[in-house]
Formats: sequence, structure tokens, C-alpha cells
Amino acid sequence: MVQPTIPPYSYSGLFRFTIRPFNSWALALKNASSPRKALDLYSQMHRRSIPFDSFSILFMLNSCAPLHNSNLIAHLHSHILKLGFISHVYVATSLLRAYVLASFNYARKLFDETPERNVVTWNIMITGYSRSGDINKAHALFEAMPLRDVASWSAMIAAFMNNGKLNSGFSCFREMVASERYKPDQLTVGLALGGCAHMGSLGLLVGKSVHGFMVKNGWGLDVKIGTILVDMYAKCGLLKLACIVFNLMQQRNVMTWTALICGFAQHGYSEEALSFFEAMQDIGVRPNELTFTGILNACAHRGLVEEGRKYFNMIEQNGLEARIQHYGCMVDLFGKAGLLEEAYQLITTMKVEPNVVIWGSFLSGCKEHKQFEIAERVTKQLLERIEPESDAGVYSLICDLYVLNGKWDDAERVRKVMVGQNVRKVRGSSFITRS
DNA sequence: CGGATTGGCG
Repeated sequence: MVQPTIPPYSYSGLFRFTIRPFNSWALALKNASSPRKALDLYSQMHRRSIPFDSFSILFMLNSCAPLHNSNLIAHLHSHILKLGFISHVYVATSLLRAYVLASFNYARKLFDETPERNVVTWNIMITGYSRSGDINKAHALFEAMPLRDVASWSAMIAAFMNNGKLNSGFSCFREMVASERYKPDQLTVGLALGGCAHMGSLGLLVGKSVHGFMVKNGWGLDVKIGTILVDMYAKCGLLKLACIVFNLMQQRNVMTWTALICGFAQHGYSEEALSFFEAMQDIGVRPNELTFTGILNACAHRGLVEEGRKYFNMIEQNGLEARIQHYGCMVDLFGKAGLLEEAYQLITTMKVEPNVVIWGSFLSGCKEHKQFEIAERVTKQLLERIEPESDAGVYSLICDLYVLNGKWDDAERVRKVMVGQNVRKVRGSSFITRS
């Protein structure tokens, strides 16, 4: 007997028989290059009285979700209610996700008030609790949900990993494998291996067993899987194994090369990283933004100023945009080389707003090379702009610089602000123990 | 003619 195929609109009788003329505006919203552009289209649709269908409102939600603007989402929410699309499962889940990103309290309210929950909504809420740092609530939700799928497990593993509970993340992964009801996919395994990269030698142990799982289940070394493995081994410092996996792969893409390059750069093998980069270009693989981060890191590590300049210029030559990390590497490189004027020039002319990382490397360059004049030039405006409680490192750098320069009064003044705000310098740790 | 929700990013 022939089974009837369930039409995609069968979840709600409301939409099954509605006549839906093709809406090219929806496509435009989907392909909107930026949230700004999407908003522009949205208001144009209002002005020209273009009717909204479920697609246009859905794409609108997705395009604007990265803005994290709860007012905007609330506006779209009321529009959705007005159109009656709140009973549309896809629209409703997208709305929930947008709320999770913008304002988790609203999302929680919406979730609590909506009786129609499904796996996807539960999964979204797990991520929501994870993002707000409430790992216990996330886990409770995971335990309480009536039905799970691979995404639920991934969400839970990611929640543990992102909240520094690496061991719990691994046990969750093991539990998933042991249950034999759910098969980890590339994303799940990627999460597990990503956690390994932050655990040093212990991570390597787990990583190898995850690798074993992949082999046992007959996962071939395709580009994605191979790249994940290269990345894990490289990050753990097992560069030889990273190379072995790399060589075993039949096909490689930019990310494969980038994983190798970043790994070597990160562990101080700058020359190797640079020669991999040349080899990559020789066979015609175009670098991306992350590749350049690795390369510039390699240069900063060895103090290769000339090469650094050359590679930095190559970013735009490759049709890419210099990101804040690239500027950070350059400031670090210039700062370590004592070229503080050049570093300052770069900071003032760069297209993105400098962050504390940038100012931090700049000031430590000043400290190392005793360049107090130029440090003082930026300190004054910097003190007005940054928050003492969030940028403790920069504050103590400023303090150090004043002390080294013999400006005790200024040092005392900055110190008082720090004490008043109860600023403590966060100590570095080789183990992730974020709480 | 045609399009669609979740898990994670460096």
C-alpha cells in the first residue's frame, strides 16, 4: 500500500490551503547581506503594502537575530501575533531562538507560556540556559525533556564545554555513545574534540579515544573529519600526529591547512607555519581570515616585522577584511619590536574600534621598551573609555607604567580607582576553571 | 519555477 507523503504544511491546517503567491521579497530578506539591509527591506515592504507570508517573517527573524535587539524582536513578535503566524511551528521556533539571543528572560517567558513545545524548542532552551551560565538548569532541562535527538545531546555537550565543565562534557559524550540510541555526528564529535584541545595531555588521551570511535564506526577521513582531527592534534601539541592525519587525507581545504598552520604557529614553530603557508598557496588554495591570524601569530612569535608587514598587506590583496585579531597580532609584533610609534599609527588608523586586547599589547610593548611618553599619550583617553572592573589587566599595566616612570601620584590615583572598584587581576591558569 | 526551525564556532 502506498503511504501518502506528509506535506510540509500539515502541521497546521491554517497554512495548508492558503494561496501563497511567490514572494520575492522573502528571498531578498533571506539573502540580505546584513541585518541593516533586512530592516531596510522590511520597512520597504510596509511602505509598499507587500503582504507578509511565513517565509518573509521567518527570514526577517533570522536576519535580525544577530542584532540581539529585544525591542526589535518584540516588535516582530507582535507582528507575528497579528498575522497569526504564532501557530506556525517554524516561525515560532525561530522567534524563540531570536529571543534567546536577544533577551533570555523574554525567551523563558515565551517558552513557559507556550504549551506547544517540541524537541527543537527544548534544544533552544538548553542553549539559552547555557549561554546565561546556568549550567544546572540547562542540565535539568535536558534530563526533563520528553524526547531527545542528536541536537539535544550536542546542545548539552556544548553547554558543558562552554561553561568550563570539560569533564562533564566528556561524560555526556560517553553516555551518548554508550546509549547506542543516538549516533554522534560530525558536529558532536567536533565539540568533544574541541574540548580536548583545551585540556593538554589529558585532552589528548580523550581525543585519541574519540578518534578511535570514529575509526570504529567507519568514518572515512573526509575533509571535515580530517580537519577536526588535525585541529585537535595540532592544538594539543602533537604536531607529528597532526601531520600524519594531514598526509593521510585524500582531500584538503583551507581549513585543513589553517588548522595545521595555526597549530605550528601556536607552539612556536613559526618557520614551519610559514612554509606550510607558502606550500598551500603554491597548490592554489586561497587563505582566509583565520589563516592570516595564524600566520601573523607566527610572525609575532619570532619578531618577523618585515614578513608581518608583507602578510598583513596580503589580507586585502586576497579580497579579505582585516579583523581585530589581525590588528592585534600586528600591534603585538610592533610592540615587541619596540616600534611603538608604528603600532600607535596602526591603532589610530584601523577601521575597527580597538579593544582591550589591542591596548594591552600596546602598553606591554611600551613597558618592555620603556616608552613612557607614548604610553602616557594614550593612557589619559584610555582611562575614560574602559571599565576598571572588566579590564583589570590594562589597569594594572597603566599602574606599572606610571610606577616605572616614577609618576607615583598618577600610579596612586589609578590604584585607588582599582581598589574602589574592587578590581583583582585575574590569574592565568593552564586549566579552564571558569565558574 | 522557486524558499523554511535546533546543536558551534576559530
